[in-house]
Amino acid sequence: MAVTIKDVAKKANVSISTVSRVINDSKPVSDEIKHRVLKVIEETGYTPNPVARSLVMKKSQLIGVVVPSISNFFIGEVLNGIEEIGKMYNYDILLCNTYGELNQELRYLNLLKSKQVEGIIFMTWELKEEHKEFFNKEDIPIVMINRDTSEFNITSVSIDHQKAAYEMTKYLIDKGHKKIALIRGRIENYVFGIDQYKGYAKAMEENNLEIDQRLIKNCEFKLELAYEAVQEMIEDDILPTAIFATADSMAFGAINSLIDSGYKVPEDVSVVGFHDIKLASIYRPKLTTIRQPLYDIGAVSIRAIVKKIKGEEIEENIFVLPHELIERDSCKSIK
Amino acid sequence: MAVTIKDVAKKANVSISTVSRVINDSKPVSDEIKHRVLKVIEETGYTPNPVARSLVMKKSQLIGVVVPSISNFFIGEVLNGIEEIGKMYNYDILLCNTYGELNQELRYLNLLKSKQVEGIIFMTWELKEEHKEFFNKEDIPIVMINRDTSEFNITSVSIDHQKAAYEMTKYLIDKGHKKIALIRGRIENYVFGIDQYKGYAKAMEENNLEIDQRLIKNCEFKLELAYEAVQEMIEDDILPTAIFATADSMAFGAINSLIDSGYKVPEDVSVVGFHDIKLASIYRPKLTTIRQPLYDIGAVSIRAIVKKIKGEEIEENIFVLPHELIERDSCKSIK
DNA sequence: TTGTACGCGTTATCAC
DNA sequence: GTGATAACGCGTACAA
Repeated sequence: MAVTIKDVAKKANVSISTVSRVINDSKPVSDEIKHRVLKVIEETGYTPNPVARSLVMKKSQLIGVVVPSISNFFIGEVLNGIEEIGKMYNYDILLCNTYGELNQELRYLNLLKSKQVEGIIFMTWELKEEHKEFFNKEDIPIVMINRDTSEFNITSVSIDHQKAAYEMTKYLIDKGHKKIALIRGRIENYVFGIDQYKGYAKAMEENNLEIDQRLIKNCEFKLELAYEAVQEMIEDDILPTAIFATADSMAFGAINSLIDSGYKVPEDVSVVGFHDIKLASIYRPKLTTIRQPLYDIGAVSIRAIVKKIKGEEIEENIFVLPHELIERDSCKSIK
Repeated sequence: MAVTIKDVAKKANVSISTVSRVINDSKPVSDEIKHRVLKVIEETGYTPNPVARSLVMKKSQLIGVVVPSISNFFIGEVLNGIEEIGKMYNYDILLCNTYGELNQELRYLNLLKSKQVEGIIFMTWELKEEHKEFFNKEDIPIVMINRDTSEFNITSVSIDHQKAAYEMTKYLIDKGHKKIALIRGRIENYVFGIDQYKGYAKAMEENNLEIDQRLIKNCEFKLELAYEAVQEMIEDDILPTAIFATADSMAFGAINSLIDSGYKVPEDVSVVGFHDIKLASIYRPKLTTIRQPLYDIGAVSIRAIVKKIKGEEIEENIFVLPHELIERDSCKSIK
């Protein structure tokens, strides 16, 4: 049986209140007694029971994190940040994996609430009305990662997708490309597909380049769909000189599609991605892409949660972190 | 303020014990009252406070999972299994990320204990004396993943590395390869490097093939080291016809090394891996490798933990799961 | 079948 | 500066 505060009190010949005071140094205790208690704690190896503490403090020191997949590099890296910084603030992470299924998400959200978590960091592929309903109903601190929450009152953290897409498109244009395909994820449900398209379109228009709608493909972030999308371009004989995929996975789908059809990257077609997953620097050719500060996204998220828990006002509701264009070998100049 | 069991009792005109009985159906309750209580619970949206429950039951319904990295496909996939099956048994996962640092690992192990977790699933790159000490001292259920625990009394789950290595080597030999390099991870600290070597050696010897020690490299599972190891082979002019890396990441290091030096895979050199990470089927050429049932490893681990928690005897202490040789495009026959 | 009362390990509010 | 004691929300002997 674990040693409790009572045991310590008895052994040190003091009251439990005194023991409580020295472990929390909530109130002054005479040096002599303090040392005596400390010694007993040392001897017995006593550690306060966090469950009992939670009960009276009404605090669990738990933060719920719900993600659509754990075995995903993007999410894993974000989790690293959440976990590490969370521990710094003495918070533990309760992990929930939803596979992106709405039912699971809703179930976990409610589960976490009943587990008395003090805050929730939420990631999903699709933000829906049902989510918003939950967030509005509960007054528990929430932070969303990489979702567009500008239309409603939820804190979010992400990069500036429009700017990033603009920069990447501009980069391709500067390399002499005029026919540039855009392979993107979903555009509905508050994802950043629209922003990315805007950035792409802005760069194209600024340079008087025509946007060929046949080269704009929605592939739901799936490698296979990107593969097929490029196959279609090949069949339709409208293969561009450059392909901009808004996720590295889709970029690899595109590259594989090209390779499998006998094309060379970047000699025949340039391909660039978005995310800079690990694979991006392992694959040959190494992928030119946009790097997001994944670890920092996690870190900023949990910091925002902690601030909210403490009741501190946070300066901004939408955190925008810096990105970076990583130039590697999958894009060539055709000027 | 959240609604408590007391509120429900009052509103339903019964005692709290009765309410407790209906939510746990621990003892018979008359149908009429049961329905009345259920209705009140429904109306008020009452959910039992798990913290209070934990306190009295001395159970947290929490399982600690400590891993050396989250942003790792292997681990992520195992976590999926742990998480999903855990939830099935009504257990939550407390996630700890150690970066493989001993201090962090020990700290988290103790932290988890004080958090009253009911069991711990432990993954580490290196199993050390300090770990074993902890495990021996505490009587909390422990399961280790992919570590060789045959020498001491800790439950573990993994595949049969020796057999898998044997099969893969045999596969290469059957393809006509005679000079086969082995790029492996660490061999000390109860990792499976030794078993893999044994499997490799057995296959070589059975076929009267000489083992060239210059072709056995320890690369600590690191892509970069494997890259260099192959560079060395090239410089020393001892390039074999096949390379067996005991981790896909190292296989990719080897392949990149080859490609960057002008060799073709598998035309000039065949390369096979171990793990079947996602990348293995994305990379070109697609990698021939050994697939481990990652999800199942997680699932079996947590099932073992749950059994231990319940005090049920588990049949075996070392769980060995089946593996599979996945034949793809990175190996060619040279017969 | 139902209700009363106690205890789980802590913190916080009082007195002293 | 220190010590009783009442909460916190729940499960469960025990009594009725």
